Order: sequence, then structure tokens, then C-alpha cells
Amino acid sequence: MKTTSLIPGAAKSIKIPRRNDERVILHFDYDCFYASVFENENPSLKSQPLGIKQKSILATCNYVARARGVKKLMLISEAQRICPDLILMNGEDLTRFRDVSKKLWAFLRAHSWNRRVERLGLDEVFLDVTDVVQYNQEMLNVHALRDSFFHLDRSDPVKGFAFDGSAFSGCVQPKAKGGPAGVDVDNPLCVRLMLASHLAGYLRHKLDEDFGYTSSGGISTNKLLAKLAGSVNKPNNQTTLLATRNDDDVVREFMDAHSIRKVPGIGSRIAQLIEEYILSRPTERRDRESTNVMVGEARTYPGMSADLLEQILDRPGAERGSGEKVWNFLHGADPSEVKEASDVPTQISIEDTYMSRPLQTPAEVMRELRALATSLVRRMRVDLTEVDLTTTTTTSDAASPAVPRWLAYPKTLRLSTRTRSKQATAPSSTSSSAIEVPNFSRSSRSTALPTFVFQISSPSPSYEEIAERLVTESLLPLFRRLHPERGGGLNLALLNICVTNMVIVANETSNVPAPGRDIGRMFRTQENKLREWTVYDTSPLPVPVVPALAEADDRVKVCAEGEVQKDLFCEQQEEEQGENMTSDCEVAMNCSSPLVDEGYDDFWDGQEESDSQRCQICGHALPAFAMSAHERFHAMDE
DNA sequence: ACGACAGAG
DNA sequence: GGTTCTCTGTCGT
Repeated sequence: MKTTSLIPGAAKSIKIPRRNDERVILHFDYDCFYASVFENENPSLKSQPLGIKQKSILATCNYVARARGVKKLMLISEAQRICPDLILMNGEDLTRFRDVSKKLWAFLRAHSWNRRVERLGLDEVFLDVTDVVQYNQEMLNVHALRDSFFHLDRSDPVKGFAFDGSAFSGCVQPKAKGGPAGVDVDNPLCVRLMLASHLAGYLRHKLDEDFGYTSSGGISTNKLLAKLAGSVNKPNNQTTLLATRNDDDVVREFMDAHSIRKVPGIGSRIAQLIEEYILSRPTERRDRESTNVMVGEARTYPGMSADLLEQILDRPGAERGSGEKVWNFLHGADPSEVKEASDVPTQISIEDTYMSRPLQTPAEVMRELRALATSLVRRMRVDLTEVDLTTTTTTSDAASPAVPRWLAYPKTLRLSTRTRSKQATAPSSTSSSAIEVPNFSRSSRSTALPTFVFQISSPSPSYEEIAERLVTESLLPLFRRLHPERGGGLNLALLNICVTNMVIVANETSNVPAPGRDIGRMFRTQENKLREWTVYDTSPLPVPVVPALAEADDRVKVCAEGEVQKDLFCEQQEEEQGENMTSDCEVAMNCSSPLVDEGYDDFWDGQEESDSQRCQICGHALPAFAMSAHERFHAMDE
């Protein structure tokens, strides 16, 4: 990867990306979200320095803590040294954050006319409000800007709020020289961004007043600019980036002042490759902070172009087209659409790390797999089912409890592990090789998800029962594929289980579609949307038919002690008991102990896959390849 | 379909 | 004592 050979001959054919001005995009970022969730649960925390920890790091902290010098992603020990009275909450279980995130997202969704409402992580939301803003632009009276009214509903003219259309809501970038930013009524884009700023201000106000969550907002013409704009004034404020067409300097200067690493879409790998090219040398980890290449520097570097970037970023496994994508980003151009709101995730995964004490024995692995599987099964019920209203509106009494229905069926199950890095490789000649040695390796195996996990009605198994079967029948075979060698400490620092490959169940919108009526459109009316989030706000989560686990912590270790074990587990249990009595010291040494080898034998000797299996629901024997479809047929029955 | 990897918070 | 717990998307096979 010699840099000299990459300089292109034809420097005149460089194309400057053209931004699209047609859209109006809002970006919301809830301020220190995890900390806010805890503060809302316990308001007395608001005045104290508060940190949220996950294992040995501080996931986030509130602004009181930040004022004391505490930073995100610090080691706990360091944070405590800096701020001894830091209050620490455990944020390893994400359930409460997920619940709040969904609630706020549902609120914002209710204000979209086009369903383009995209969540990014748990604490960010993009809205495409082009249509709402355009409607309000048409309704605007430019002769009475100060007494404007923002319409939130096309079909109900009283829904909305009053605002002063002669000024922006919140901050504006760039700041007008001399006085407060005026609104150029002759510039339609300027008017539209002004309108969008008031909508963003209104929504942020409601998020705070009605739900207790302050946020930072960004308003611009695409996702990249909206997001970057939002980070200019934090917390609890908003920024409109005046990305008007007649004034390209605004966007250029705005982008140029950011380091390339801050641009969303340019990750660490891409940033490193660009930096190495510009600095004409490999970049080491310790150099990273000092090498702060700015967008302006990269953009104006001799010969820089989409094609050159494509060459710079070309490496085995590289995404093609990323050169043009990055070139667009450097110019503040981002054609990507705000994705439509979807009710079901495309993947659900649960993981735990064991960094300070890696898992060594099969017994430990079994214990953790059971705990993870139990959480996964519970999450599938919560996130992938809904209570079918058509069957419950008539009799929602205890006599006939609401039976949830599945919104989607994941088809595949995946198990991932990571073994702890043992390598203390001599860092002697690190500069000679540009290859980043990953000091951890994650690997995974997947298989068809058995359909018994979907059993809800009739003899309804508990989460634990389903989880137990999942472990023995699916996860254990996957584990054996990942770790075929027996003996020696397993040394696992991470376990992750995941269901994915969702088959969405067709949405039967109950009954009586009036002839000629567009059902899809009916669902998008304001009433329905508002009801949607109101209901969400007050109703309990889908009632499980089985007794729910009476605990708040996802990570509770589930041990089915008194239950009858299948043959496979007999030895396993002994192993587990033995392990409980062994000291850490023994555990560390027992890699070669014959006692342990016995345990390993049973652990690794799974049944071979037989050609024919038995359906778990009707008992019918079928060839293995036909089982998946057959069982799915049962699951969709009801 | 499967498995690795990159990027996001 | 050297990163948490997720989610989405793409690439090669």
C-alpha cells in the first residue's frame, strides 16, 4: 500500500457532490439517556453526580458528574478517584432503557405524516418532516409571521401550536453577524428550516414536559447535517444548520471544521486509512489523538476525489462504493433516507461478558447459557408478540386471558463466543506492519431456531422450560461446533445468543375493510397515531400466559435445581455441584484434572444428528430437512 | 444460508 | 484490570 502510486493523473475531472435540498430532517438525541432514565425513576438523583456502569466501565453519566470531570467510557476506578461521591447505578440490564426509548419513539412517531421515523440506538431519532413542513409553508401568512400557527394535523385545523414565524426556535448556525438571525422570507428553504425549527422546539418541549426527557435537536436537509448540527449546542438545546443552496460556504465551512472521525459514517477503520494516506505513514494507536485530520484537510488534499478515496479504502473485504460515500460525507451530502418505522426488530440478541473471570468449565457455560436463553425467550415474547385485540375485546376477563400473537418468527439462532486475549505479543516492530492484530476474536455458529419457542397457548411452558430445551437441543450443539477441542480451559470472555432472520407475519387489519377504502392510509390518521402512543403509555406489557419471573434483573442466574434432568445432564449436575465447592485456585488449575475430563466427555458428546426427528407438537416423525417447515406450520396455526 | 466484519450509540 | 450490550448492514462463500 505504497502511497506514491495512488496519486491520480487526471486531477481535473473531480466532481463536487451536489446536495439535495428538498427534504427537511430532524434529529433528536436524548441528553445522557441512561442517566435520565434513572433520574426519572428517582428524582433525588438529579442534583447528584450520577454514573451508569456496565461492568468495569462508565457507560454514561449525568451533567453534574461531567462538571466534576467525569467522562463517558471511563474506567469505574478512575471515575471514583476523580469524584469520590459519584453515585453508581448498574446499567447492564437494558430493559428499562428499551422501554423508555420505545415510549418516546412512539410519541415522535405520532407526529409523523409519512412514517419516516428512524431510531438509532436507544437515544436518537431521525424524523423526515418534509411533508409537514411543506404543508405549513403553504398555510403561512408572510404578512403576520409573528402570529403564526403550526398545523400538526391536516384534517383537524385546531391541532397545533402558536409560534413566532419571524424568528427561528433555538440556535442557528452560522450565527448571523450583527443581530439575531432573521428569516429570509424570499428564500423558501430558509422558511422551511424556520418552520422545522419550531416543530423541533415543540416536540422537544413535549418530550421534556410530558415525559421528563430533555434532548438536543438538529435541523437540516439530510441526516448527516441534522445530526452534526444537533451536537453543536448540547444539552437541552437545538441547532438549525442553514444549509441553503445559494450559500454553499455555510455547509463547507461547517463540515471542514470537524475532524473526520466525528463524521457519522466514517468509522475508526476508514478514518485510520485516510489519516495514513494523508500523513504518508502508518498510524499507531498512540498517535490517534494527536493526528486529528480535519474534513477540510482531507477534502482539499492534493488529488483527493471519490476515486482516490475508493483506492485508499480498497482492502480485502472492503465495501465497494465507500469512496464515493465518504467523498459525499466530506461535502455534507447524504442521500440516505430516513427509514420507515418498523414495529419489529430484525434481530434480538442477549450477551454477557466475563472479562475479569473468563468461563473455564462446561458447568459454567451451561449456567450462563441457561440464563441468557431465559432472557432471550422473555425478550422474544415482549418484542415479537402483541395481544390480539380482535379476540379480547369481547371477553378480556380472567376466564379467557388474552393470548398474544406472534408478529414475526425468527428463523435462525446464532451463538457467538469470544476467547480472552492471551497474547502479550512483543510490540517490538509494530511500525513495520500496518496490520492491526485484533487481540480478540469473535466467532459464531448458527442453526435453525426450533419452533417450540413459539408455543404460547394450551400447555404453556415457562420461560425456563423453553430456555432449557433451547440449551440442550440447539445451543449445546452450536457450542460444540464452536469449541470442538475438549480439555484445557475454555477461557471464554463473551457469550452472545441471537435470533434473527425474521419472517414478518402478514398484518391482518381486523375486519370490515370498507370497499374502496385504503386501510393503510386509515392507519396513518392522527387519531390512530395518538391513540397508539397513549395506549402504549398506560397499558402494561403484553401479559405473559406463564408466570413471569419475579425479578427485575435480566442477568439473574437461573438454576433449575429440583427439576428432573434429562440423561444428558446427569453428569453435568454433579460437575456443577463439584464446581461450587472448588476454590478459585483449583478451578484455575483443573485443566488437566481427570475429574474435569469426565465432565467434558458428557458435555462434548452430543447425540449425532439423526436422519429423522419427531415433531414436538404432534409427535409425527419426519426427515430432518422437513421438520422446520412442519413445525412452523403448527406455530402459525391458532 | 452462513459467518466475518464494520459502523452506529 | 485492556470495552458494554446491542442493532443494522455488507461482503464473500
